[in-house]
Amino acid sequence: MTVVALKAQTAERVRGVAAMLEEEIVLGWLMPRERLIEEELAERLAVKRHVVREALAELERVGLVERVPNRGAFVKLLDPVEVRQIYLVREALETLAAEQISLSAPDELLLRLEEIQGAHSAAVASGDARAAFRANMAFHEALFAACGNPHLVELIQTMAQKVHGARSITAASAEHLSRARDEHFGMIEAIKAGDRDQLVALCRQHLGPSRDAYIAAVEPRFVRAKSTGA
Amino acid sequence: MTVVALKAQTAERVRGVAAMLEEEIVLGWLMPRERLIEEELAERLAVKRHVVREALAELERVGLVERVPNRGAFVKLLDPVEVRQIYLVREALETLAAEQISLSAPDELLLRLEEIQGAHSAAVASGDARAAFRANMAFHEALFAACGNPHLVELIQTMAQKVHGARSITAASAEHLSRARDEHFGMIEAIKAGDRDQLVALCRQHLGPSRDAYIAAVEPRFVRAKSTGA
DNA sequence: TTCGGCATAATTGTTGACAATCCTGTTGCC
DNA sequence: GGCAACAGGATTGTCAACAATTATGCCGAA
Repeated sequence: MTVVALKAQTAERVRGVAAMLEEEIVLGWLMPRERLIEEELAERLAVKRHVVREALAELERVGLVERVPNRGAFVKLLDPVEVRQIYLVREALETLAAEQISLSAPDELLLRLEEIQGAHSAAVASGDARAAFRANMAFHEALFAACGNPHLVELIQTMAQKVHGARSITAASAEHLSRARDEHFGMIEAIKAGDRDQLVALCRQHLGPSRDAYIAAVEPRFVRAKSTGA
Repeated sequence: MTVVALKAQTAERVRGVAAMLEEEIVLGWLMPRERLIEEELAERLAVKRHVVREALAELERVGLVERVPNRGAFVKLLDPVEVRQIYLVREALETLAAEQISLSAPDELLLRLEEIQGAHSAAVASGDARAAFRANMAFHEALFAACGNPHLVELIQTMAQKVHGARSITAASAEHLSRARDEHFGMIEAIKAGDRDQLVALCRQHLGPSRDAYIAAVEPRFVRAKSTGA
């Protein structure tokens, strides 16, 4: 318990910067098409340009930003077609995981989920979008980690990250947040009751709303853009 | 069609170096636990250290290499438990993809698959492990790309990469290579016949042998290592 | 006005030198 | 002989200057 966690090395700082930028994208602070200038970010986040550079590369791999050589990085605007494809895969992966969550000895899991959900509910009640986002991530990570296959969990997180750019629409919406809260409680109940079908069904339904909200918000623009020809 | 493809930028060179190292690992040139020294690789591959550095970071993300801060990178020795978990996920993903491959208008696909498989068969016949490996990758990429969901394809490739370190055992084995060749032809036939169940079954079976070979080869060592306590 | 070319500024890409860290073999002390 | 402290070398991590590229604004000519 020493307080000497100082001197983080580059790799960790890169993750930190990437996470920070990711949050700002999810919360709508950084909008699609917005330019991300290395030096500017470096100064704002109090790190060297080198670190920002790697963080941007990471976000590019994940699919949250786009980078063109010698021209820099932008927040990526997700194509609804892509979003649909990603959600299809997410559904398959999360269903697979939900089917493998052990329902026999879930005491520790339940405790942890309820604790996280407490934080989530509080964040929703107080309208703290950032805290809600973090608690939401933690909830899903804890839930799916219970499937026992870390590689599957990793894939689930990767795919979730990919559509984070599509979540600024729902991330601050009171309606969506409270719906998510209710569904989380439903999942906890399903685990308590040992009702696997219910759990799987809830996980699947849980994905729909934010996907649909994004597509409804963005599809018209895309159709227009394509018919306009640019 | 200008021949001016020169001046690749860092990002591409990184991919190149990573691919090179990956091949050397798969083919058993680089063995597990072997140290990967940045400067040494930089000289051998005629790139700057910086490029090697990023390539190693990438291979670490993928799971082929392990890196500890200030100590460098090693070829990762895969734990059989992990290998089993990864193959479980691979089975799910590849089944999912195989179920979505369109069997209605497969002419172009069949042509491409047969062309690639020609190369694969030739490589197997001549015992060229590297060419066989490349053709094998190309075959699976072309096959699964036909599922129409690029994000699913990406995931499949990611998971395949993860166990590349476990393939040095089968990558040069004539027995395994010819078995793979026969199974590839089987898949082509299944697509021709429009027999989806057969195609899915073949994809699933196709995964087993190399997994089992690795586990059989390595598990004893791991059991011993663990019971020995180190 | 509008267009093409040119100078300038803004930004990214690359490099090599330097600093920090860790392993190894050795010395000196108990 | 065994062990701790200590140099020396090998390797990785950090940085800031420099080079290369692209965008922008300006000017003059048709």
